[in-house]
Amino acid sequence: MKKQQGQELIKQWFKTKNWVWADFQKKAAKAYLAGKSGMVNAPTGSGKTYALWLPILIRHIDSVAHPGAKAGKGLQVLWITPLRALSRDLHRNMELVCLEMNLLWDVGIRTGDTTYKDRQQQRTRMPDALIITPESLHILFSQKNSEQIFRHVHTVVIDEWHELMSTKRGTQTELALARLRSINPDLQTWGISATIGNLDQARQVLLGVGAPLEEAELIKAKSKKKLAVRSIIPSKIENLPWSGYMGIRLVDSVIDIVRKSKTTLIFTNTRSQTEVWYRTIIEKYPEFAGIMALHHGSLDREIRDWVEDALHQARLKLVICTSSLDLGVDFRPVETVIQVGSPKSIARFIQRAGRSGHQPGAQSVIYFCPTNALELIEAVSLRDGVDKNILEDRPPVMHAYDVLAQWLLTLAVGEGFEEEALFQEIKKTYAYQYLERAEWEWLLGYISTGSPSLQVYDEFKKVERIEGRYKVLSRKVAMRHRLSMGTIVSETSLKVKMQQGKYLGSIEESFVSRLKPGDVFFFGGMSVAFVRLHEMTVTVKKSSSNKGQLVRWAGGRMPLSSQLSTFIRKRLAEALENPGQEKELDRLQPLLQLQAQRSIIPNMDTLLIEQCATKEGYHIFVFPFEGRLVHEGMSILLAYRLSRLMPIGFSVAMNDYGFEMLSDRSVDLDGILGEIDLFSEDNLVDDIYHSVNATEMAKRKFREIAAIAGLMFQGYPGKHQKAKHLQASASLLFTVMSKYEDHNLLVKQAYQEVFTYQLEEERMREALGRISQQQIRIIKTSKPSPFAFPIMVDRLREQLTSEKLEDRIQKMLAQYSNAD
DNA sequence: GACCTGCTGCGGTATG
Repeated sequence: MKKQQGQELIKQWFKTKNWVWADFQKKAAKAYLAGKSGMVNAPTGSGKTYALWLPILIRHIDSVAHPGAKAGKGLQVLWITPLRALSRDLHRNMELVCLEMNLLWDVGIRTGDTTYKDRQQQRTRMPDALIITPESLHILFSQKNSEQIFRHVHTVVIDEWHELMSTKRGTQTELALARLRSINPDLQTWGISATIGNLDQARQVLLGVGAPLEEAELIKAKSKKKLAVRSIIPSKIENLPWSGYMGIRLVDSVIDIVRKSKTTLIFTNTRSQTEVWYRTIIEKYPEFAGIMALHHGSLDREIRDWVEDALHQARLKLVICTSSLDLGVDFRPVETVIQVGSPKSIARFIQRAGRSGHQPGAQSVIYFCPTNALELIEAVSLRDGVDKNILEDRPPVMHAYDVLAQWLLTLAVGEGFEEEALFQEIKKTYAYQYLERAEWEWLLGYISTGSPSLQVYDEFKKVERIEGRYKVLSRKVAMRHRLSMGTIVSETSLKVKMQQGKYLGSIEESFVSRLKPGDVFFFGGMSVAFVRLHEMTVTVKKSSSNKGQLVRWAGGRMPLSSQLSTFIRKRLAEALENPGQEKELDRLQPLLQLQAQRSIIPNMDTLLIEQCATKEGYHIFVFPFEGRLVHEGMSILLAYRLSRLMPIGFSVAMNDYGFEMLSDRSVDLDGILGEIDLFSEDNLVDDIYHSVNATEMAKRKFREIAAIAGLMFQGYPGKHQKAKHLQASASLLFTVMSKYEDHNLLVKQAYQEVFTYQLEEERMREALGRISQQQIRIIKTSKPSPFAFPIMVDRLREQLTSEKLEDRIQKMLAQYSNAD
């Protein structure tokens, strides 16, 4: 074969397919074949995978032409994907390509569901290219011959890099990349990413620090597709509740839209919400039975696969889903997408819109269905964000000591490592560029003798130092480590099974513990009755009752993004005077007028605080519009600062727009704010640190960290340890370590994670900075305003409290006896 | 004036 043969072959194949080589694909191919690294930035469905697979293939075909660089030299290309399903899809595709082109190219796959036989085969002979998840890649590094395996790898591609980057799975990927670069300094690294705000940073994280960014290509697919945002607006504002997040009131309008198109995807924010929508539609519109399905993360994989298949073959008219359908499996695009409730971020909204079908050139449409009155503002703000093409950042995870500890152990289980060389290698990753020598020493100690307070226990002595190399000799330690690799720590969940044996999915212990035999709940779109709980499995049978409980899962709580909240503040400020042509704002007028009448509508230069007294007590409502996490932090801060001025405790509640502090005594806020700056940024960290909640929050975070860092063995597969047991040991370890050690990095990390992720410290600082420039308006209201009302309702649901329960009961007793 | 809030994802028991 001659050089250039590859290009020719691919061109011919393209012709037979009647495909056109898109501009960005050409560019990517050129850069790749010139030996460069970089990133391809393209939306789903644009042929982004081919942009790299084809040039890799060309290189392969051409290289076979050179004697000495022949096939069978082992693994040369690694393709990392975040999803097993995605790996499967790609693998199938690539095998097909090779078949059609009559090519000898061995593409393999290695994920958790690869068969044991395949894995055995890979031990002795690796394929030319391997599609793999970050976790499985780490498992390969825990093999004794890992350097041998990766010796000839010249290309690594990371698919969906924007998804991985901002998680600990991304950190894992960074570490593996650094290792591969040490083995082969000429490694070419390519990322494939959807559009995010921080594309440059994404590229830097991918390449590691020290790699000059100019030398890495950024290849963008031109996609200036127009996206129209249409709101589903009720005929009367009374048809939308003031509070609530289910949105079911507008079901008739939604069904009108669904009827008009062949297939529709309804995205909701929670798993329970999909269940509610499914049930409501089936009851009101029974004709949808059989052509409608549900898809969320707690449904059994088999059911989800069925739904995805049916969607692919256009056998379903409607699928109600959570973000489980956000990425991954490429089904044929659906005709219509409806988002129910706030998508919380502009980027996510656009991503979901991208699932909708479109003729070339035509504009695609996404419908927004508000779930409460104020979300009409969000509809307009989303449109602003889409029009201005503002996208949120995905910040990479920094300083995750737990992930690093796990990695050290992985390498020690594998070939072992020499510490100075590895230290230098790790410093090249973006995540650990600021790692200090002392921290490094602590980590080495942690894996070899256990952290200082654990040194008496042998089970924490895992790694030994032999002739300068850190290695794991114990087979038990090695096996336990392989069993607990990865950074995803899930709540222990129970399987749900029909009496006949079919698995439906999973629910949480806390929900099941409230059930008695015969109790009915809704799951997977069915009404089922609880039969028994045995060995982590909940058995149920079909029920004909249409009354039953709604399953609740404890999940993540995404806050409104700061980009979106900026648009909301702007829109709100001018909503009364200048609603423009926006129908949403027009419809909202009565509510806005009521707000203005009872209180005010804050403009951009104003922070609104409302105070009112009800029979519940004295309420303070603050409206920074900064997302619920920042509000959580601010409420802790304010509660702490006020409690230093007077003996007072608060019940706090928050939503994405503001927060409430409820107490049994009135607070003279006017007077206090005249004297001290409650919203000051000074001592921010200290004040939060001193509040009761910080330790509790850190303790909860610590469970995850301890699991990743290998402090707690999660048990053998199938034989789960009780959740309570794990929680107990994590909290015990936390207490011991924080009490007896000054520099425990894992404890430090727990607090860092609380500040960074739970309280969004950086964003809170920005918000406090903004507030310091704003005029604070304190309005005394006679009744809770339309802004305040939803937060009160939320509190009744949750009952968070910063007081001790006993104190609370004492106070309530005192209150009632006074009333007598 | 009145609400059924909380996403997603991986891996694993067998020797070089």
